[in-house]
This record gives sequence, C-alpha cells and structure tokens, in this order.
Amino acid sequence: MDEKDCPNSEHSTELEHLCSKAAGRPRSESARQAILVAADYLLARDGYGGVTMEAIAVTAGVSKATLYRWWPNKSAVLMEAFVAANGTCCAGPDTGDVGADMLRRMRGMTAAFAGAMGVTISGMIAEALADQEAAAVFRAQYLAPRRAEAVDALTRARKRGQIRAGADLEVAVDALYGAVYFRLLTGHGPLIPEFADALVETLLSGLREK
Amino acid sequence: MDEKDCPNSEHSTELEHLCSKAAGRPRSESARQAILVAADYLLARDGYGGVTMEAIAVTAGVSKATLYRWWPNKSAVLMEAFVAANGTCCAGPDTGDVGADMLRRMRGMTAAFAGAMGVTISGMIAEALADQEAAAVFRAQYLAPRRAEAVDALTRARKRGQIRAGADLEVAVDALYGAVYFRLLTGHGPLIPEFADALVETLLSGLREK
Amino acid sequence: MDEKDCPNSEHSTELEHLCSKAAGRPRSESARQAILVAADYLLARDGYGGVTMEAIAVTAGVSKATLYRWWPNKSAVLMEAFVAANGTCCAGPDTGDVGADMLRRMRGMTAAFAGAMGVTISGMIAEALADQEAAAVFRAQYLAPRRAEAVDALTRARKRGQIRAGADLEVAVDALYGAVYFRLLTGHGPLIPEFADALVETLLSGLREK
Amino acid sequence: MDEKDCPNSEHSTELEHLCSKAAGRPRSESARQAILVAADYLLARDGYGGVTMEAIAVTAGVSKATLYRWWPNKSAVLMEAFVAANGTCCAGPDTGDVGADMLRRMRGMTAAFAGAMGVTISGMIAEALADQEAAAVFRAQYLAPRRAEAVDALTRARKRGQIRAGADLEVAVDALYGAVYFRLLTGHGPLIPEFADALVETLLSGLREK
DNA sequence: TGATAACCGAGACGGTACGTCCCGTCTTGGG
DNA sequence: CCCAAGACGGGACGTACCGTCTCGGTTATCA
Repeated sequence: MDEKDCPNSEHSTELEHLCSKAAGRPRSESARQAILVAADYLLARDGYGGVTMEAIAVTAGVSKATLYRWWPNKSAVLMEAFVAANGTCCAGPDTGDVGADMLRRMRGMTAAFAGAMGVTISGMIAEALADQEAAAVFRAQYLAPRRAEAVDALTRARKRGQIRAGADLEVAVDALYGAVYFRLLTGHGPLIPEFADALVETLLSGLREK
Repeated sequence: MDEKDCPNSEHSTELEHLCSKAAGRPRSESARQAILVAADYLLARDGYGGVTMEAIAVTAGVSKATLYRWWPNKSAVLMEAFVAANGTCCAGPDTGDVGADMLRRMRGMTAAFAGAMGVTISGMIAEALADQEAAAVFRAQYLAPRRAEAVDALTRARKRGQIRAGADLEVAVDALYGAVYFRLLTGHGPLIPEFADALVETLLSGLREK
Repeated sequence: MDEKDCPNSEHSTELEHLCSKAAGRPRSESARQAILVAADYLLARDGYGGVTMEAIAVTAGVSKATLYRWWPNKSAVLMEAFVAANGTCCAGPDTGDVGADMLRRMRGMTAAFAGAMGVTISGMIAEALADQEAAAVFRAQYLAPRRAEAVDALTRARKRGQIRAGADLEVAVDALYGAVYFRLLTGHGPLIPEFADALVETLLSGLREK
Repeated sequence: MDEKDCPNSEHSTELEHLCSKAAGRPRSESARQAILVAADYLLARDGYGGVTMEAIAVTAGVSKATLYRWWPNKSAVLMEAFVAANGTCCAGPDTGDVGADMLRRMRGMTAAFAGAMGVTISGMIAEALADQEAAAVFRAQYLAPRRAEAVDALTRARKRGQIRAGADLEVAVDALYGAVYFRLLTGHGPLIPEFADALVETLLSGLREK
C-alpha cells in the first residue's frame, strides 16, 4: 500500500531522518511467515472452505488479532499464502520449437491441475469470484506472470516465423489456458496428457479445412 | 430419490391402496415455484455468497423447513433455481457457414457473461467448486446441453467439408468456451465482441504459419 | 414487554383466534431453567467477573445463540439468575415487639452478607452500577420487596404506638439497610451480630441527648 | 513497593554510592500528572467501564507501557486518579450545633452524589468490589478520612452533651453515610435535600416513642 | 565530556471474551 | 402428510481490550 522502504538510503546522509523509520515495535516477520506457512498447509489439507481463521492462528502459534491486524479477512490471508507458495513461475527453456515448448507447458499444467494443486487452485478461484480484492491479488500475483510468459514464448516464435503474423497471441493463450481451467472448474472432461496434446494441436493447426 | 409416481393407476381399482397415492396433503407446487423464483431473484441481487436460506424463505413467503424438506442444502436450491431460469439452450439456426454461426454463438455468450448473468454464473461455478453434488447438476443441466449443441454444429460443418477431418471437436469447444469462462472467472481481460471475433478466427485459422 | 398472556380466555369463545397463540416452536422452558441454574452456579463459583457467556452456555448444555436470543447481554442473564434464586423474601413473623423483629431481620441480613451471599450480591450491585437495565431489575425484583416488607413492619409498629408518629419510615429503612450495604461494599468494618445490635439500638433510640 | 527515597543523604558522604540515587533518567512527573488528569477526565466522561487504558494513554499523550510501568492495572490507575482528584476532605466548621453541622454535611454529600460525582464514585465502588487492592486504596484514601471526620464531629458533640453518652458513633456514621450510598448505588429513591433532612432528623431523634 | 542506564513514544504481540450471523434440525399448531 | 413460524445446537466470524513485549530515541547522573 504505502511506500515504506527507503531506496538509496545509503547515499543520503542528511535526509536520513525524513525516512521515518516506522516508530514502535516492528512487525514480526516470523509471525508473518508462520501464518503463511500454516495457511498454506491447512489450505492443502482441508480445502478452502475447511480452513478457519482460528485454525490458522492456532497452527501458526499466533493470536487471532494478529491475523486481523494484517489481513482484512480469511480470503486475503489464504490468497497471500497461495501466491507466496505458488507465485514463482518457472519459464522453462525455449527450444526453438514452439510446438514442443507449448506442449511441455500444457502437459505440466494439466498434470499439476489433475493433482492436489487442482483443488487448491479451484478454491482460490472460487474465492476470487466472491471477493474483488482477492481476485486482484490472484490475477496480479499468480495469473499474470504465467500468461505473460506464454505470450512471450509465442511472440518469440512469431519472430522466428513459426507462427503466422496476424495471430492474436493474447487470445490464443486464453484459449489454451482457458480450456484447461474450464475442465478443472467444471470437471466435464479429464485432465490427461492426451488432452494437452489435442489442445496444442488444435490451436496450432486450426479447424478450417484448407 | 424414491419412486412416487403411480403408472396406470387409472386401471387398477382393487390395488389402489398399494399404490399409496401419497396420503395426506400433496406437495405445494406454488411453494416450490415461489422458492425458485425467490432464489433466482436473490442470486442476481446479492450474489451467491450473499444469499441466505432465511432470506429465500422470507422472500418466497415460505418456511425454512419447507426449503430443507425438498432440497438438502443451500447450493442445491440455488443450483436448481439457476438451471430452472437458465436451463433452456437456444440452439440458433445452422446457416451453413460454420464461421458465422460460431461467431454468433460466441458473441452472444460474451455479451451475456459481461452482464448480470456473469456474476450469477460465477457464483454457481464457485459453488460447484465446493460441492460435488452441485457440480454434477451444473454440468448435466447447464453445461452439457450447450457443449453438445456446439459440438453438433461443428460436426455438421465437418460433414459439409468446412472443417478438416482430423480436428478434435470436443477439445475445440473446450478452447472456445474455456477462453470465455477464463476471462469471466479471472477477469484479466474484457468480454467484448472483438474478443469473440478474435477467438473464433484464432480457432478456425490456427496459429501455425503455413 | 409485550402482552402475551390471554386473560379470561376461558370466557371468550368467539374471540379466541385474536389471542394469537404465538405461532412457531415455543420457547424451551427447560433451556431457560438450565441457563438460570447454570448462571447461578457459576456466579457463586467464579464471581461476577469470572462468569463467561460461553461457560454458561456450555454448563447449561445450550447454544450461545439461545442466550443472546433471550437476554441482551451477560448482566441481564446473571441478574435474572440472581433474582430467580434469591427473589423470594421471607417476611418472618410479627411478634409485636418491633425492636426484636428488627433485630432478627438485621442479624439475618448481616450473617447472610458476611458469607458467600455477600460476594454474589456485591457483584450484582457492581453490575447494576454499570447497567441501567440490570439496575432496574435488581431494584424491582430484589430490593423493593425487602424494603417494602421492612417498611410494613415499621408501619404496623407505629400503629401499635411503638414508634413515634412523625418518623419517616422510608428513610429509617434506608439507614438500617444502607448501613449494612455500606459495610458490605466498602468493607471498612465487620458484619458481625454486634453490629446489627448496635445499629438497631441507634436507630430506635436516636443520638440526641434528651 | 521498594524503598527509593534516601533519608539524610546530605550527611552521608562515604556511603553515597549505596544509596544509588537512581542513575539514569528519572521518572517523568509531567507524564504522571497527565495520566492522572486524563484518567479523571475519562472517568467522569465515560464511566468506569467505558475507560480504556489505550484511551488514557492517548489522552495523556503517553505510551501504554508507561501506564503499566507505574500502575499494575486499570483499576489502580483510576483509583489513584480518583483519590488524587477527590482525596482532600473539607471538614467544615464546627458551629457547636451538631444537628446543623450534620445537616450541612449530609446535604453537601447528597448534592454531590446526585451530580456527576455520583456516577464516578459508583464506578469506583463497583471496581473496589472486584479488586481487593483497589478496595483498600479506596477505603484508606477516600472513605476513612471522611468517616473519621464525621465521627470526630459527633464525638465533640457528645463531649458537649448534645449526644447521649451510650451512642455508638461509628455505627451512627455508618447509618448516615450508608443511607446515602444505598440510594446512590441502588437508585431506589432520589438524592434530594429533603432526604438529607429526614435522615439527620431520624438519626438524631430515633424511632422509638417515648 | 562522554558513557551508562533507566526512561519514554509507539505500536505489535498472545490471549480471551464478546456479540453477531448463518446453517441445518427440531417442535409447535393448523390445514 | 404438508405447511408457516420460529426456537434450537453448533460453530465461524470479526471486534475490543487486557497486559506484555520490543523497537528506536531521549535525558539525567556518574565516571
């Protein structure tokens, strides 16, 4: 929210007092970490609906007041815990073969979503659907990096001439990722490697008869 | 659950007592309708999380016990109300031009999801994510007919030679619909007609440079 | 608060429906009794400050919601429990000797206040001091009957000619009872029989030298 | 608690280091005064239960730690603030007419208790009822001087022959003061001058018919 | 003239009770 | 057997205050 860090403070000597070093006892970083770890653990164990603020507090060895001091409600805690645990986005190498790279990407995604990760992320999306604030965090911290990474890969492939010039890559990524999320959320079809294969093939080749 | 209807009861006279015509007062159909209407109204007004069984009962002029007599829990009532209000699936004409037909379909869908329908369906999916029973109803009553209709349309086009023989139409529909749901659920991009246009074009033409 | 009983209902036949018999599940009398018993028990065991709504609910085998359905807060429950347990006011016989009767009364009172009753009643007064509502209940249900009984006894004695005509008996009772409460509340002197004796003697004889 | 003053330190030169003149920054007297003033103000404004340590600290421009450094808990602060503000006991002149003097005393007391002072002192007593420590302070600092003063006045009158020899003056003062406190605490009757008049008259003349 | 030690503000912390809300079940009387 | 009304047990929520703690910074006195 507000800017608290002090950039380049090593260079400023006479202005140091302006950087009002936040009087009072500083926030306990260990408590923060314990809370996020506990929330992530409970999220995986009990599912979104099963997690309780009380349980997070007890598991983290923290008072409920501390939870509410730093997060406005349950969804905020869980969302931050989720992105803290799953925020990093492993890009993977660019082999030069856009089809193979994309296939690897989608296979990894379907495999992850088919496992424990699937129920967790379902819960997070369900929460994002009901809480604007949580949705923003989820988008910015989790979704955006992954989409950007995929769009980048396609853009590089287009520069290499592997993808036709006019293609809307943003939309293409929506179609690829959307299909997987669609199956995850609605469960109408299995999240198996063959699905990933067919999806990539469909997007690359298109439906129209030449 | 239990079998209540009494087939051919008009022919059996001496066995009438066996076919226990549900002695006592029959279920009030007006109450059922009032409940579904109230649930749908509240769902649109307050969103899934904001709806209360108490509120449904009061709005419908019905007692809470009546709700629980016929539905096992909140999500069951809301899901049935939702499919009752949005269950019918308007197929639309098959003009012979698969691109135009698909475009019409996706434009209608994006327009609907961009409006009040969007928050309602978000809520239903959120619930489906947490309740297996509700998920099954949602899939069977709402999702399946729409997917089937779209797959059918593509299949007819393939028979007409407009779509290449090897295409996996199930996966193609997942990609089309999934992209729209993806934007609805995560809100990372707008649900505008241009999105529908680009989506159909991407799917039909594919990404690969020929 | 509102009038719910139906006086003379045995005489009205055609107006019976007006006496709207309180539709819905009636209040559980057993729960009410259990609550009052539990509250009284905890009050004696833990003192006013030590009693918890949670504890009352658990001890009574009742949900916290039921407590708050019928009483607005802790002090209301405890006050009602207190007067339910200590409400009845044993008058004692009128022997014809006002001095002896009054002495018996004050000795009983000091003895009671010197024991466990003392801490309980201290707590109730402390609460009454902080809660107007509780104060009204305490006055009307506990204090008033006792004062009235004492004033009546003095009035009868005055009619018998044992007490001078001009004496303000209300004020006299305040002085008698007030002295005992004063010692209870401030603890500056012991609540022993001799104190009761001296008090009655002082009030009867007065201070002035004749 | 611990002995901090250093009597006769001006005479001891070689032992000065034993009487460690509390090295370091001394206690801030201004903070102490600000706290007591703030506590007294809040006590009058919000009543005992409404006062918060946090509020005292903020109002006094002092940290909560400073409060707890010098007082063990809330009641200790408020009690000290109360006696600091109301500790001095104005004796009033001894006119030689015990009746008139006592009347003046009781009228002043009823008038004070009928005003803002009433709620404050109620709160202090309520607290004293729940906290042994606070009770001792209240008795010793507030109550005792006033009782002693009244007993002294009566004793002088007895020496003058205005009060009969056998009267128990301690008990008489309890009856006088107790009656006023009784009305204050239970609120069953008004604290008006006429009450003071009747009270003094009752105590002086007694109830018994001669 | 520092050094030292206790002071001070700010405010985060664990803990505990509060009072509210909703769920899904039940118990009435009446149709 | 159904229905409206509404009380019930259960349990999570978010708030408030208590009394403790840990920071950085501030003064008096002692060395």
